[in-house]
Amino acid sequence: MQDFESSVLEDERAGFGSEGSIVATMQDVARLANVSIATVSFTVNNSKPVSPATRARVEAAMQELGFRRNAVGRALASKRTHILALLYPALQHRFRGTVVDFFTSAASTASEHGYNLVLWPAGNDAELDELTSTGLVDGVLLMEVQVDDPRVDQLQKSNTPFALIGRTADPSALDYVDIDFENTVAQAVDHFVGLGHTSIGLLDGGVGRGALRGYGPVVRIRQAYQDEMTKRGLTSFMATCDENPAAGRAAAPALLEGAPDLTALLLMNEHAGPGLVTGLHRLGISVPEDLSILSLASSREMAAMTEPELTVMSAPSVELGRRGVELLIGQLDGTDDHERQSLVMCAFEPGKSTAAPRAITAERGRSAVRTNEAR
Amino acid sequence: MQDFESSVLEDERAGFGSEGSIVATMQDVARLANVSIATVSFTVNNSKPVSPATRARVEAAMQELGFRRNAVGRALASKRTHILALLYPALQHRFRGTVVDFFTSAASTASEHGYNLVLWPAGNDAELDELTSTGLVDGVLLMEVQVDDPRVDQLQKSNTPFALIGRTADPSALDYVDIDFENTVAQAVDHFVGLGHTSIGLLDGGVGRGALRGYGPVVRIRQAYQDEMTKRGLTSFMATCDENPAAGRAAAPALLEGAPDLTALLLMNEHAGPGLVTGLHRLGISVPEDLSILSLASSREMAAMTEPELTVMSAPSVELGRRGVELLIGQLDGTDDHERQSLVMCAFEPGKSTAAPRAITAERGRSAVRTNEAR
DNA sequence: TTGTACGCGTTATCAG
DNA sequence: CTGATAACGCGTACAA
Repeated sequence: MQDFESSVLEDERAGFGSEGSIVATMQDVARLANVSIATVSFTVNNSKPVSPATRARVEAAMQELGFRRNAVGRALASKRTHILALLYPALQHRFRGTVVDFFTSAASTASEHGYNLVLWPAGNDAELDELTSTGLVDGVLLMEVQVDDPRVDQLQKSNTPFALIGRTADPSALDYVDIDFENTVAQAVDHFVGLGHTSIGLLDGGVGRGALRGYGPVVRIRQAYQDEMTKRGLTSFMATCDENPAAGRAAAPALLEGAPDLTALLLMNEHAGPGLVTGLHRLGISVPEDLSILSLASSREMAAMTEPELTVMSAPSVELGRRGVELLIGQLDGTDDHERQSLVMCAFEPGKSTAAPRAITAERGRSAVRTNEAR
Repeated sequence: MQDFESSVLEDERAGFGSEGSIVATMQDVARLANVSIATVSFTVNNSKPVSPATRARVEAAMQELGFRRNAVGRALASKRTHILALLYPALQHRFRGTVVDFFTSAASTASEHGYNLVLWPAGNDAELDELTSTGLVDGVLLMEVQVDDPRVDQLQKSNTPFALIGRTADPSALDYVDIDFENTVAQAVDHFVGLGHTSIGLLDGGVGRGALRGYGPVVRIRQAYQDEMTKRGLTSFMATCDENPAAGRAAAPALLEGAPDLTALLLMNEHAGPGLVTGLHRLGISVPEDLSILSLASSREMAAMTEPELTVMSAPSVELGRRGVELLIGQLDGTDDHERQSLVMCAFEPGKSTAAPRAITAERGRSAVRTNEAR
């Protein structure tokens, strides 16, 4: 009976070659190599020493049959599917462009480690519940984490391994990777101060409503900004506008009215950027001569959309995706030798939107001031 | 022995409730409901009639134990994993923003139909080979399809169900959804002609190099554009520039030199848009007064990045993701009642970048010309 | 209508 | 070093 099935299988394979979806099993390999099915398993997984001779026979058989071990059988027996879930929320807007990088980076990294990544539309509790109870995934990657994220509790309860991209309010016991907002802001302010600025504001996209309430990045940027200002004895000025160019345009007058002497602005709202620059221009404010702008946690691609091109601290999306997955896999495979928590800096990418303030420029004369080539 | 294990299981559940990852099996449900494991399966899957009485008992037991059928066991027995692979290529640039919509739309649709979507970084043949031979996925969704795509042959050979987002040169035998470039261009040209334009050009991002060689959308847009021009007896003018704002800026002079009398431009290169407008402005050409621009297969979000906001035919990313997945699932589940091939229009979204050409405006006087509110 | 029993393709334990 | 063999959780003929 077994023999009959086997021969049928091999006939089909030899016959047409069109039945590629019918693949060889360990059973087939074992038979062809004249070994037990267990031995095949040992050589495939290197789970037990195998003599060079039999290993050679087995490998030859695998080669001939084009053997690939079946993922489902393996999962059932080993209780590990090698599938990771990427739990994503609504993402109405934030960092739309860089999200693709994040997705694909996470998927590639998973792939490099022999894992697969499934996109999990995180809706209600029920869906999260299914995620943790059907045994399809080994672990979960949580993105767009809120300061107080209910999903974290739920995952902890369900005893599912998970890692965060972002942080909750108290992430001390959790595995996460996040942007190092504190040092990013520090470097950004350094840049401005180095150019001679003392009046530095912050324009952000708000901490969010509804599903995005308590959006971590903005919360942390605000805090870091204020701390930095305080530390340096500078006055802080914060404003908020919606995440679109029109809102940015509208924000320009409000900004100048609220802080007339502003010479530098940290922008934590990439989508408002183009509109903001236009709006300022209309008011006779030119960038960077009258106002320097540094876009935070955005991308060079996005920064290039404005004229002049914005100087930017670009979000490390690829790195976050990579590290997040590796963190999770480390947890699953017991490779506990790496950091459970890590922060990644945004990279400073010079554009043409920052320069010394007019006062300084005038005072020292043009030649003394070296900036990012204000035109 | 079985009884012992079972009681241990139940003790743990009752004891702490912290072991959420240990879930009940059909075995457990069957025991609690005093039925056979098969009966549980029948009621869960509605695969065989079950008397109301026993159904009630089974459902009560499931409720009590919080039963969810194990995805892996099911997959092994049924030979269907209910996992779909989304095969994506390099995507260096094209439509970065809308890709997220596509990804998430595909994932959500899959989820609605009881399927899961795994991101498959399509590298070399070997990776594609693994995809088709490990039995992890039931079907494949191919995106960024090239006119002559080797992956299609490979998938056909391996006998794997698949659907395309996009089309090959001869897609007659394939299942696909794609943008209706022909009608999109027709509508775009209609819009221009309706405003009085007769000199209409096309600026695209090129058909690609390397992995993106023979990029379908541009190929089809070019063809459709030329056909449309011919049909209307208009002269065509085509140009190409790289996909970034700087290239768009640089393209402005070349454009005017190559076609000095141009009054309208179809833009199939969203990333060049902002730079193009700026570049034109520098040359004293204002949009839309001197040159109307209509951005094709882009997004409103992207269009809003320029000043003035571009009028756009927005890519139906969400719809493509949805239909692609449904097409594939239809194939898998044998619901052959829907179209195997379908085209989706881009939606016309008025911005402020198109108006009647100056000649017409002057001739008829301002009041006679109704456009999208040229400022 | 319900139960029995086998098979899906692997892993892992335990002998030899 | 290698081979039997028992799980793993579910679907499904076949039998009752």
